[in-house]
Amino acid sequence: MAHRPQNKVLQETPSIDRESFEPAYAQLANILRQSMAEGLLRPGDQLPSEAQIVARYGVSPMTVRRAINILADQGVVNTEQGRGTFVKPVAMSAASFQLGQLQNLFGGATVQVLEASIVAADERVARKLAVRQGKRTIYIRRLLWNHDQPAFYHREYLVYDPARPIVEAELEVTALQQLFSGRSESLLKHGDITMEATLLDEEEACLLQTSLPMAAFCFEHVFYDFDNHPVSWGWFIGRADRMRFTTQVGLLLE
Amino acid sequence: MAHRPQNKVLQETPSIDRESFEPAYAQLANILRQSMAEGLLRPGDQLPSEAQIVARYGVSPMTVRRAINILADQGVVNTEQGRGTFVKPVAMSAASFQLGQLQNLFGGATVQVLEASIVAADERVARKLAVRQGKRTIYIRRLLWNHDQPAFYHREYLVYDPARPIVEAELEVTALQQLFSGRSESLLKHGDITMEATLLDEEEACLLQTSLPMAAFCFEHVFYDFDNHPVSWGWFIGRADRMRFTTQVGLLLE
DNA sequence: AAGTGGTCTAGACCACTAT
DNA sequence: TAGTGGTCTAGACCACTTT
Repeated sequence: MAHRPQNKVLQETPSIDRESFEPAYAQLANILRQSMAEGLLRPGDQLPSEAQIVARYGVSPMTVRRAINILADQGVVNTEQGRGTFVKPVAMSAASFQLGQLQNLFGGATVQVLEASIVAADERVARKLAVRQGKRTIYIRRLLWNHDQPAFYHREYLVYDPARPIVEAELEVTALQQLFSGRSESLLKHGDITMEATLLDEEEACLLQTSLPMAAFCFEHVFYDFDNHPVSWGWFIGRADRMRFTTQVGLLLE
Repeated sequence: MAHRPQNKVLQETPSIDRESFEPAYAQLANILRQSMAEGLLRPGDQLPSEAQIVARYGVSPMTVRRAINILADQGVVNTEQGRGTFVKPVAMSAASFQLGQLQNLFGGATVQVLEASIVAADERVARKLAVRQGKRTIYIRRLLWNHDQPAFYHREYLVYDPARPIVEAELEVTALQQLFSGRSESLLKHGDITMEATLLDEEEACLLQTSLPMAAFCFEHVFYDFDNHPVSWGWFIGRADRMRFTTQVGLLLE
């Protein structure tokens, strides 16, 4: 019988340090991840069975399952009931980009309110905010500054309803950062966010102090209250040359 | 003593159906999520303690922890040891965009090889692929077609090394799709991926059959083998008007 | 039938926070 | 000191796949 990958892993890996501050399940997940990083386990290979791992490392089944669940959540292995657990190949499609990477642009920004007015909802606004056409809405235009440079141009329509405290809160200049970082005790239940690449128009380029043509990222958002009514529709536009998203696929280090 | 949010949750929620196909931990996570969706638990509120949940729903502590871990992983609650578990406010920065959303563009695409040649590495290529300047590399230009429309223009430099099977595999026209969807038994260990918004240049616009100026998404990638040597550097460019990323923050439905 | 992953129990002990 | 979350055990039973 040939040496199968599982056996190498069981034989050539360190044991779990019960004195460590690091939980056993995390150590075990790292041992398995390390085995993949070293090539002991290659894409497609089957991991040792849970029973084997229990015996080899002297931990309980629940601890093994937790370690494997972590790897499965991270997308590096694939569990199939009745068959086994297998190493996933690297796939570019697994890449995910976090908006929070732009924290340096949103986070410490100062907010300049360019306009705050009450306007009647046109067809488009009425549809997005689920109100009747002609209903009064609050329209706000803001410029977010960071390091003395304009980072984002933000336009937003808010449902106008004196009974909704969210509207008052939104007018505060700090509200935007709270919305981004989630520090507010907000009355929002959830939101839909869309990312697009666009060209700046003349007004946007002027405010963002650049020349045309210029590529830009546009983040459109709709936020809903606890009755599932939209309360805010708006979009952030920022110069593409000051933004990039990076991520990794496959084995994460550590 | 006032009715605190926890009590409402404990009193006004359904019990766990032990006959259901849905595991107890998933049911419990949904019950808690539903409590937030209904406003029984608002951002900042403390969840019932694990001991209370154990008593109320008649499940073991491990099952409760698993349910809460799921909510914590999804970013809707926040656990603090010694203090409790709390509902997180909605934060736009929590948005994450999955490259896999473009599966319709990458997935069923047919690949047209425009060029495949051997070129000497210039300074930039040598740096990205960690080889000496002047070393021979393989340069490939491809056009990905989808529904009879050009979807992506892809350029890629590969380390030229007859001992590396990856190079041969990459030349196959199907390799790109495999890379994206991860079906191949690849020899790649991990990759770095960067997303930017750019303007198309003339050549790109021509190949993608559009006019200037046009915004575009650019996905740059570097893939590494199991020795942590880069083997591939390239980038996909696609028209922005045919791509958008959407996601949600806060409470996910179901 | 044997082996695999998936769920769950009923506790235990620990670390941390508040009072 | 009491209450909280965090970890872990040593099994049990189940559903599924392979032989």
